[in-house]
Amino acid sequence: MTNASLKDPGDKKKLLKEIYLFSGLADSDLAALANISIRKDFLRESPIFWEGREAQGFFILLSGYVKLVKSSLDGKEYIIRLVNPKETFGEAAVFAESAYPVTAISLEDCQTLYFPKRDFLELLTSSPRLARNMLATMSHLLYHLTRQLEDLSLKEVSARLARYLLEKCLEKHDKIEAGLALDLPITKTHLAAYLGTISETLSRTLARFKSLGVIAMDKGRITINDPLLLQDIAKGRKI
Amino acid sequence: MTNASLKDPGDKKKLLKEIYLFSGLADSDLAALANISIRKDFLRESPIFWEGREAQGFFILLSGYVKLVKSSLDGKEYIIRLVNPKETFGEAAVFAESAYPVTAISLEDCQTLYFPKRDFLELLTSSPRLARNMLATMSHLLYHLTRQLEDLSLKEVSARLARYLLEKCLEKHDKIEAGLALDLPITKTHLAAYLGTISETLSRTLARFKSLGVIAMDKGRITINDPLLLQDIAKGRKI
DNA sequence: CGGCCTGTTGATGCGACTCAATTCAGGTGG
DNA sequence: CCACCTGAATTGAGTCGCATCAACAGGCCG
Repeated sequence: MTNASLKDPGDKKKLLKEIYLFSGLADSDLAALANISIRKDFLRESPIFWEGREAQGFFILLSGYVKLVKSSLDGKEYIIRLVNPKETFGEAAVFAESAYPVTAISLEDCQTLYFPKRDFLELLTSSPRLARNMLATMSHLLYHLTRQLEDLSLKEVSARLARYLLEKCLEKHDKIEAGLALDLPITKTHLAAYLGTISETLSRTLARFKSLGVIAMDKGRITINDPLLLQDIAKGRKI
Repeated sequence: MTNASLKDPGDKKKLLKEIYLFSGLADSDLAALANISIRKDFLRESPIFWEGREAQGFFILLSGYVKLVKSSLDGKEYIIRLVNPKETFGEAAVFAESAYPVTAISLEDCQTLYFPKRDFLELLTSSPRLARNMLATMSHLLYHLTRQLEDLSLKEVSARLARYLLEKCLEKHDKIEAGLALDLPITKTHLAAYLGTISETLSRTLARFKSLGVIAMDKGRITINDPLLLQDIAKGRKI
C-alpha cells in the first residue's frame, strides 16, 4: 500500500464533485472533505481492510476494482459486492461503532480516497445534505443486499445469472435488446463467487444458455440473443 | 387496518423516548416527531405495505410482530427480517426515492406509529442527531443482511439454525451456557422461512440436534445442552 | 366430534458441489 | 519466435444436501 498526495488540492475537489455521495454540497463542504481525505493506493490482490477489524473510516474508489467478501473456514468465498469506480465502500461500519462486516480486497491496482471516521462525522453534523446523501447511499446498499438475499434463497443459479446479465446489459446500453453485447469485467471464477456458486456450475449454466440460443459467447464477450426468455429465466422459470 | 390517536400527545412522546432511533434527541424534536407521527394498527396477517409500492413513510412497531418477506412466483416465501417491538421498519425506502424492497405483514395484531416521509425528512434536516441515529440504524441493518448473505451462501441449514439458537439465547439470557432454555417466538414454519429452508428440513435438523444431545425439546421450548458443539456447528463444522 | 392447522417422518428426485482430467490463454524466458 | 509454465475455463462422473411429494400424528376450536 502506498500513500500519495495530489499535486493540487483543487484536483481533489474536482474528483469529489463527481461522487454521488457528495452531490449538491456547498463548495466549502467539498473543500473540507478534500481536506480530511487521504489518498491511499493499493496493488492488485491487496487487502484494504479485514472483516472484524475496527472501522476507522471509509473509502471512495477512484480507479480499479474492489471486492467485498465473506470467507468460510474451508476456504470458500462469497462476494457480497463488487465495487466500481466512484462508489464508496466501508461506510456502514463508520456509523455503528463497530467492526467492518466484510473483507475488502483489490482485484487490480487501484486508487482510493480514505475518509477518517472522526473527521467525517464532524462534517456530517454540519451538513444535512451530506447526511441525506449518505442515507440514500446506504438505502441503495440495503436494497441491493435485499435482492441478493431473495436470489440466494428463492432462485437457482440460472435465474441469478440471467438477472446479472440483464443488469449488466441495462447498465451498459440503457436498454435490453436482442443483439446487444457485453464484456465480463471480471474472471468467471469471481463472477461465480458473486452469484453464490462455483466456476464449474457457472460454466455449465452459460453453456446451457448458449445451447438454448439465449446468448452467444465469444471469448469473454457475451451477446444477448433472446432477452425475453432471459427475463423469464431471471424470474424463476425452469429451463 | 384501523387508525387511532392516543388520548394524550404526551403519551406519544414517552413512547418515542424509548426508541433507539430517537435516543438523545432534544425535547422539541421529540415533540415534533410525536406531532407528525400517525398511529396505525393492524390485525393479524394483514399486509402493512407491499414490495414495489412507492414508499410514503416508515413505521415503528409498538407491539406485536411483523415479518418482512420476499415471495417467489411459485408461492415460496423468504423472511428477510422479523421485526420486534420498538424497532423501525420500512426506513430504507424513505431515502432512496424508491419503492419498498419487501412486503411487510403482521404476524399478530399489532400497533405501529407511521412517519410520513415528507415531514420526517424535514425534521431530519434540522436534527443532526436524528440523522446520525438513522445512519446507525441502517448500518445495523446492513450488518444483519450481510451476515444472512454469508449464511445462505456459505453455510448449510444446520449452521444457520445453530447460529439462530445461539443468538436467541444470548438475546434472552445475555450469555451462552448449558441448560439455558428459550421459547420459539414464532411457528416453526415461519422460522424455516427465516432460515431460508422449509419446515420439513427444519424439523429434521432439530431432531438431529436432539439425537446428538446438543439440545432438548419440550413442546416449543428448547434447552441448550452443548453450547460448545452448537458453536462449532454454527461455524460450519459438519455433523 | 370433526375440521383445520402445525408439525413430524419416510421415500424419492433434482440441483449443485466435489473431485479429477483436460484444454485453453496469457505471460515469461531461453 | 517458440517452448514452457501457470492459472482459468471446461467437461465428465459421482455424491450430497435439501426440496418435493405424500402420509400421518397431535393440538386447538367451533
